[in-house]
Amino acid sequence: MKVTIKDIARMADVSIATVSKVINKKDAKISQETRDRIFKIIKETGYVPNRVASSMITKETKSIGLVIPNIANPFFPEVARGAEDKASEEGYSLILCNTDDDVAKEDAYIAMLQEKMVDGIIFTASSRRLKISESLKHINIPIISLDREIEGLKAQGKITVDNISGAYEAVKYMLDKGYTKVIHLSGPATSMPTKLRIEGYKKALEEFGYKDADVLIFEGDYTSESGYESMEKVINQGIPFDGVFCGNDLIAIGALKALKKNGKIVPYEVGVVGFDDIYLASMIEPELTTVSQPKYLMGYKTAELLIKMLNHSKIETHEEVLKTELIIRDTTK
Amino acid sequence: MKVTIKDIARMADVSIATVSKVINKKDAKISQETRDRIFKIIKETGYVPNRVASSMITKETKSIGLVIPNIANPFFPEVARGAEDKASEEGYSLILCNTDDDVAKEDAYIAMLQEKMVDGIIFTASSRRLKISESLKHINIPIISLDREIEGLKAQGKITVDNISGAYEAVKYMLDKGYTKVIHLSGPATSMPTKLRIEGYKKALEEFGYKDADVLIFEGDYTSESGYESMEKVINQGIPFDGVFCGNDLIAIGALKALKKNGKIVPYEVGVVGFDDIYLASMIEPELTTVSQPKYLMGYKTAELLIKMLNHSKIETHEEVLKTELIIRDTTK
DNA sequence: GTGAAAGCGCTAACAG
DNA sequence: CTGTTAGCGCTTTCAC
Repeated sequence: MKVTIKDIARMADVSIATVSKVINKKDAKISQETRDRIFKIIKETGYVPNRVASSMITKETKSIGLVIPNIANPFFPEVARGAEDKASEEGYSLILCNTDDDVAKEDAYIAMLQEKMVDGIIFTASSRRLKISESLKHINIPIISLDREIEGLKAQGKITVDNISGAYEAVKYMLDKGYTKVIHLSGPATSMPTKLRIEGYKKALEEFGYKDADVLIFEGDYTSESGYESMEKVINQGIPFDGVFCGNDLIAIGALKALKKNGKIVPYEVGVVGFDDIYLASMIEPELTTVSQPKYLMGYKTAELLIKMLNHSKIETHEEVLKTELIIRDTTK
Repeated sequence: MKVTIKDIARMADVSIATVSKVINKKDAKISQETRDRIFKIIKETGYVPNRVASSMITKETKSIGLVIPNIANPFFPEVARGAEDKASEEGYSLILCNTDDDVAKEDAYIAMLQEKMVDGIIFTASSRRLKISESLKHINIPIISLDREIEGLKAQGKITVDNISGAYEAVKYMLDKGYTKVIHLSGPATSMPTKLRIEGYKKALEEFGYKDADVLIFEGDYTSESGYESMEKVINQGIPFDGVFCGNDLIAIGALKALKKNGKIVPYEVGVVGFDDIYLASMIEPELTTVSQPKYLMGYKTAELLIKMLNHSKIETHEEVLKTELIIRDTTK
């Protein structure tokens, strides 16, 4: 039989109220003697306070839902780690939810998290989510959106990265370096980061006097297979290009494979730039020039913002746009 | 104000017991009419059952703790994904805990998980954990150890990989291929997988008639930096070798860098084999020959075993040893 | 300094 | 078919 606060109270010959106060450090007015006695018994019995019971009263579970597409996608582990670090610093724990970018799964997880009475949710919306769902609309716990914003969701906060300027800087750099025909291998056009990166790409081209006809975007998803296929297609169709700006590093890696297979020499004949700077980027050969996202920081900041809101119960909308950094390696001249 | 089961009962003009039955599908004997009425009101009000309250009675939280060293370590995301998939299939959720291989953090997380009344724990012990701690000894919820076993912990279950045969097969393959001086760049000698891989390495050497003096092990940790440094050291000391069996892929990647820097041609002058088959292994150049661990499956099986135990409340010890597979790529002849 | 009592939202007999 | 009742283990006034 599990030992409860009652048992401790009985054994220490005090009331359960006293034990409760001691456990929760609300023991300013409890004598040192009593305190010691209680702690001694707690240690002896191996008593573990039942936080489920206290949650009923305090109305907080000290749990946060982390809803992401897929922890096995190399972008997310660091994000998750950042979030978990901040959460645990503040006494919260994280519930991991993988949605596979599936709107139905997202809704199911959100419902589950609500039932489990999490104090808040960190949410990276599906790139397929076009509109906000009913379940999301009526949710009454704080949600911070991470990386991808959702049109229509009045998330109480938002941490994103400056995708436009990240893409812009990358393409500008390529153009500066003398690449003249820079194409873009993008992710799914429905997702917000994709849209923004496309915008940055266009902006740079425009600035260099290119016309709409020079804007060449090949949509895919954010996988290396997709990058490989897009690149093959471009080559096979004989489309002229000497620069490839990729929606993420995985696409870039796929593109690099296709380029190599087709005998195109990187970075001399073709320059390639990725996005994300997953740890892989510096381990492949040639090392990938890429736009680095502060992944750990994104997770950390998001958790920080959420917890801040939880503590101050402010309903103000907060947002922060983190900076990217162009990391120049060996796939560009 | 949040709507509770009481409100639903009042509005539907039934007792809360009836509502509870309907919510929990224990409504065999509730009239369809009543059921419909209740569901209608639930939908209208946006009522969300409070699982914290029901957990108090049912004594289960449908939560599982996942305690791993670091989700940002490329070995774990897939493991976590496997575990989360099985857990969510069965209606459980996973609480993510990163211990950084730090015994104190492990203990703190275990304590937290107990307080949160998780139904069970999936535990990958620190490679630094030499002995079982007090907190672990008295724990009374099911623990399954994943990947690394802990001496002294009577975990109720265990899912591991056959590290000995994995290492043995790899080294045997190298020897078969004509490499004659195979050294081993290992992880920390305190961790169980390290010990077992060393054992497999030795076994293969012995079988080929090598003496103790030919067993050359350089201990490091499981990072690419460690692999790089060990490899540099070996080269600088003029130790003769033509094969490098690495404790994991990260070590192998570091070793590959050092080899390249020193002008050693892989796989002709030196063969390299890794362990784990993280997705990176097939993306680097040359692609890494490595011992593949069924990472996703490990996570999935562990969750499966844990949940099975939870359902049958058997205290039998279960264990399963998963097979590795040697993936031959381009770093060996 | 300490305790009594009320109650968090829900489930599980058991009774009708 | 449905309701009554008795808690689950804990926190929090408020009284002493």
